[in-house]
Amino acid sequence: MNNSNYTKPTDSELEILQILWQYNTATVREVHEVLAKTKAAGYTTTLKLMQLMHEKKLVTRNEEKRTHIYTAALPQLIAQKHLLQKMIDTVYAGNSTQLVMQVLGNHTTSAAELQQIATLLQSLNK
Amino acid sequence: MNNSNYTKPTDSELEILQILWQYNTATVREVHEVLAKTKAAGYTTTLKLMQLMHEKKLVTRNEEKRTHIYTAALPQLIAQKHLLQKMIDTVYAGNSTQLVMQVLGNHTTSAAELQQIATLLQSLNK
DNA sequence: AAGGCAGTACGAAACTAATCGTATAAATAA
DNA sequence: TTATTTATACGATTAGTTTCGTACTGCCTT
Repeated sequence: MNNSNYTKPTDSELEILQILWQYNTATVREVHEVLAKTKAAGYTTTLKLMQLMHEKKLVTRNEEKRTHIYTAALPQLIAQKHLLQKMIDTVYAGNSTQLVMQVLGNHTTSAAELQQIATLLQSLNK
Repeated sequence: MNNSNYTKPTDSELEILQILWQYNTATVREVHEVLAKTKAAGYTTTLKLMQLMHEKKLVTRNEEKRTHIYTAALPQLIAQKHLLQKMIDTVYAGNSTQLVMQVLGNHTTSAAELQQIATLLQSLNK
């Protein structure tokens, strides 16, 4: 796509990134608490994952204090673009319109959001 | 989501499924030829992958003739639904509208397709 | 019929991902 | 100050994925 060095996150890594994107910064403990709400996993498992993500440069961390503070190094937008493209290529055979139709059909969308999309559509059609 | 037993295909498996969805049925040789156009891989590697997919019931095969004929057992629509949902959950934090806007913004869409989407939008807004 | 080609089956190796136990050290509480 | 709690680091294990070599068998060609 371009020259950005993108390493595809695993599913577990995405779960962690998701939390970091939401919280902006978080400690291992904080990430783990959030994860623990939906899945069973030991604390050291989360720790190890985040350490590996640090090696892979998927996250950065501030090590000044004893408790490290983590931040996502991979911007959410970049991850979205890559994963979306891959999805369109491999499960929609390149047909992005079909994807759009399916999302709109399967999810309830508020009137305001529909309006937002309609406006975008309008501008594209010029 | 429901009672359908869905086993998430790996990336390699998706590449193969993609071909089977397109061709409807194909032999290992045929799948391999297509794959070989974009990536280097030995014939027995493709064979083994398809054998494993058969064990996992991701594909079915007709064994009457010596050369087996494969068919995708996982319907494209089911794969799309699962993967799309996962994507919305983990990289769009549940915000499917954002995904739609991004797809429309990043891909060129024909006037006819835009019209199709606009019509769907109209019907949803009632 | 013999030789070679094309197919499947299978085992093993090389990698990668995920999980967790244990060691160790810093911070805090008693 | 001693004991407890809370961190990180790291090694080992397990499970899953991908890759490919080799063996075997059926089928064509000469």
